[in-house]
Amino acid sequence: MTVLRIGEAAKRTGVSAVNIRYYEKEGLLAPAARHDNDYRFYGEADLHRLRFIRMCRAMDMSLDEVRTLLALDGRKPDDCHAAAATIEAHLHHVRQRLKELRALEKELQSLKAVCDGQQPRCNLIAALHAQADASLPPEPGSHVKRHV
Amino acid sequence: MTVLRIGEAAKRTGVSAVNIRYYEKEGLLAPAARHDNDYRFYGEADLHRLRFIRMCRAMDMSLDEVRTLLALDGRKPDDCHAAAATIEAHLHHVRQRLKELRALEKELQSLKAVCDGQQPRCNLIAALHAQADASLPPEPGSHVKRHV
DNA sequence: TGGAATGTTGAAAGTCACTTGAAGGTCAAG
DNA sequence: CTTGACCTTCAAGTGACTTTCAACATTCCA
Repeated sequence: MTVLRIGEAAKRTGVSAVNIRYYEKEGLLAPAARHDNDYRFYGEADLHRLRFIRMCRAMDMSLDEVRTLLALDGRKPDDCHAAAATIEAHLHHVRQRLKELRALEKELQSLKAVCDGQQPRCNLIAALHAQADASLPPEPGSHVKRHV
Repeated sequence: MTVLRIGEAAKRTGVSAVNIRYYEKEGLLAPAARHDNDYRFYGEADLHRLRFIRMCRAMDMSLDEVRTLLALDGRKPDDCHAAAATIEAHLHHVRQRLKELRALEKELQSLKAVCDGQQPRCNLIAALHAQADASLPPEPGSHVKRHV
């Protein structure tokens, strides 16, 4: 059975050593076992948990969402429901963000099109300011809550 | 000429009053003019600048990028170049993020497909853990620097 | 064996772009 | 004269880290 110090665990999971300690402090990981010299050490189960967290984070979940998922047990129907709900909610969030970013890409593209950076008078800067003036007062229900 | 207190300026630009003060503190706005009662007041030029900032932020630019853009003068060729470079860099960033999110959406979709939340044994939770185990050690050059 | 390089420890501060809260001052309407 | 909406400053909180610090532990090479 593999037993690794924090640095090696970091390499194998892609979670930095400081970050691993941070997760421990935040309660996403149980306090690690220690050697005589006080160094933490990690086994396969810990690596699995770390990879799980990293995967969820790569999916842009908040640590709270990850905490929820980590606490679930596949054998309980309620937990199954909870997992499905979490994924569903998260998918919705990702799609929302995709929509915004696609609009953004278009805007930046058309902005880029007006100026190649070689002109004596810059259409881009002018266009930027014109766009600012054209922008509407905020629609009442439009503060986008992005945790990303 | 319009002269507005901070609350009204907030309404007209979509930047909250506290946020306006924050931008002033951060140097994105010059210190506002004041009435006798110490209340800040704002004219059209200020509103324009606020809308400009808001627009850039809606495009997901960092305050530093905004600062850069605000300092540019459309009549100077160097500034034109700088503006084009900023937009270009930002577009690149947005596209990178789009790519990640699209991959993410697929992953969540297939995850969702394995479980409707009604099963006695949850495939989803199992799938989540299986995926974590399957995930590769980090490719050397792969820490995504997302400021968003 | 000595000494440099590398790895680990904890705690604290910094990051970004805000948001929230506390504690008070100003002003118009009822 | 009080109520309530608005304004003021300053400090602290948010999330998910990263950076910096100072002090040990271990490993490698001559």
